[in-house]
Amino acid sequence: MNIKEVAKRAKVSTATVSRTINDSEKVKPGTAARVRQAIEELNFYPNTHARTLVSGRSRMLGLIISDITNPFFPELVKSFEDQAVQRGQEVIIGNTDYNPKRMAGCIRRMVERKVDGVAIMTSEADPALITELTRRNIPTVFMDTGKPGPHSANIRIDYAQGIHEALQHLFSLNHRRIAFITGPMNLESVRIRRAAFLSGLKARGLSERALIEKGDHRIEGGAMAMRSLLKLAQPPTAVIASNDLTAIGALGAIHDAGLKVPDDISLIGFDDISFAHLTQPPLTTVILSRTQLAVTAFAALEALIRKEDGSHADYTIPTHLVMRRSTRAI
Amino acid sequence: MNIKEVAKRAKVSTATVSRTINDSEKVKPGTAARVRQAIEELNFYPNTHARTLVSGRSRMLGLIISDITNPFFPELVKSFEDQAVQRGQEVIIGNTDYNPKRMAGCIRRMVERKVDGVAIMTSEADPALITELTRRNIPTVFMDTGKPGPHSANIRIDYAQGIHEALQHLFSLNHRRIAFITGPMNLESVRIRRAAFLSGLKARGLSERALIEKGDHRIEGGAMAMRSLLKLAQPPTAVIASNDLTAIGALGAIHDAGLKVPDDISLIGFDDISFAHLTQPPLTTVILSRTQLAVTAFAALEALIRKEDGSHADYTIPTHLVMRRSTRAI
DNA sequence: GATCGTCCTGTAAACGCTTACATGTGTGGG
DNA sequence: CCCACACATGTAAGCGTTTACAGGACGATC
Repeated sequence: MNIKEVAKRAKVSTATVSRTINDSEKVKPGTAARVRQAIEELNFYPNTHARTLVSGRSRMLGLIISDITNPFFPELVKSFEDQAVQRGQEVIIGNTDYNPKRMAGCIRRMVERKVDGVAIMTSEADPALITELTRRNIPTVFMDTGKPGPHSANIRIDYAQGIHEALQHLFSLNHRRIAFITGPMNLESVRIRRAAFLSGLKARGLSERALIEKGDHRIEGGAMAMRSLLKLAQPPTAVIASNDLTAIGALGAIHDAGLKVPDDISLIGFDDISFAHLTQPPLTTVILSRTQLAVTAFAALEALIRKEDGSHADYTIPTHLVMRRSTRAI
Repeated sequence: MNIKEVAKRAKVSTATVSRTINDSEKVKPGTAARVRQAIEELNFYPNTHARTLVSGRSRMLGLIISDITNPFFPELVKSFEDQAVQRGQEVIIGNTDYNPKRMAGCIRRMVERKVDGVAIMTSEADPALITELTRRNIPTVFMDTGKPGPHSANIRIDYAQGIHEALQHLFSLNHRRIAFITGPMNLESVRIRRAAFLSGLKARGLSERALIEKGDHRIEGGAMAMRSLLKLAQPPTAVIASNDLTAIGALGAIHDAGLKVPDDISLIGFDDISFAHLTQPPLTTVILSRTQLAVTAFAALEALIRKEDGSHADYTIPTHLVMRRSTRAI
């Protein structure tokens, strides 16, 4: 089943069939109708690989994430795919599992499949691997880690805003002994959150009380950090976690210690993953809209692909506190 | 950058380069080494679209799911992709959003991209759409909904086993007034779970007490169903939910009513999504291994693709109760 | 009626690879 | 020394599209 058979059935040349498929305006309506009918009758779907081969455009996009199993990503993936499918693009996904070697594999796969562009939505990114893409002039969008260039754009997430709002909220609730549980410190994005926490504390004259514990952005790390915090002579009255998973771990540790959130300790997360409002109590957290991130990334990629040079290559996603029930005044 | 340039650099013909890439055994080791070096130096990646065009095999697999945002799916997707990538295959994902129209779109996309096979991992499937695949002899694997054929296999999930174990567990804990919250009744898989519940009750001589409430496999449905159950003159002492999301909704409703799990009501879920052990208390549920499902689906698909006719086309995934802390004796 | 332009349609050459078949080279047996 | 044969490599067709270019029909203009 190919374009030739359609041509034969519609009694036209393959060129006309192709033009009809591609909505070229230079086909007589009557002819186009005949072709469309033949397509219908034969149930013909054009072969995208042949199209790609000649046109050079694969209508596929790469989306690289850390781990689809991490609740941060499914929404992101979904929104990104929705955008793509709406515009007749396919997306192929790569999970790096936080592993540079796997990241290299992902990039290779994308290059082989001749994707029209790649969105790298992981917090960590190895510049050496990225060259593989830029060298081939493949449009690339980064999250936090990139430097804008002729074929790449960067999406900054304004972590500081969310952290400041969280701090302000706790402060207004009379908390003064506030702890922060970080994620892996090798991540730029984690350092930004930490720095925002410290600067917020300092702005309120609280810097000497900085309680910082290290987590790993996973549940277990949050629980461990919280246990350390609880062992302190003067435990914090409020805790901000670098992400929701960490906060969920902390929540468990607090419960296990026989304490209650928010009665004994106030707790704030970051990201607003879908389970954040299902915890007991529902978690006050900072919203980082994955939909907005996906839409922005997609738009940035499209702009890059169309080489809209006038377009800026730097975007920012805001973050905001959403109050639920894990914080309370003291 | 194409095979010709590599050929020129290695001073061989394109055929030899192709043979080297495909590990044909009939290339002299010395020549192959020269070719490989040229490939290395030029940083050449073969164009998969061209390969597909001539070989007919795209090395792409389709994976159709309901909604990546539903916590049932990410693990499934991940395991499936892992399998695929290990074997040099790409997977393209389709979200149906529980909508037959979108399912049609997914299938169309997969056909256009000439996938070598499709795994349809949704509970609902429209036979009319499926013909689109079978007509083209595209190997297809179903979950629950398919009938094995020359190009298709079916993976049955043994829901009944899990439900029976759950019931047995509650029974041994002296519960007698046990309710069941279903999902959407148009799903075969939901009807199976419900039937298993009823037959289990009957086997224990409890059939006249069957308390069945309808949910929607989402949190809100679980909460609503639970609220109805709590309004009963004689509320159940234990509840089995058709899936974990439903159980989580029920859990919230129970809490909101000022009652406690498991002290006042025992609760059992189904699926063991990753958040099931993060609820307060951790949810006793029925494990349905998504990894096992993905591995089986992939293996079934591969067998179909290779036309291993001797292979069976019917697989079963077991389900088992995992006890955590949402159940207790009365 | 010749000339020109405008539309529409057809012809055929790519795109980058695989592979059947042809060709060339070296080996051993007669 | 010649032939057969195995083995390595090259030649070229073909996969299903798109698209530059050519060609033909028709109407308008002079």
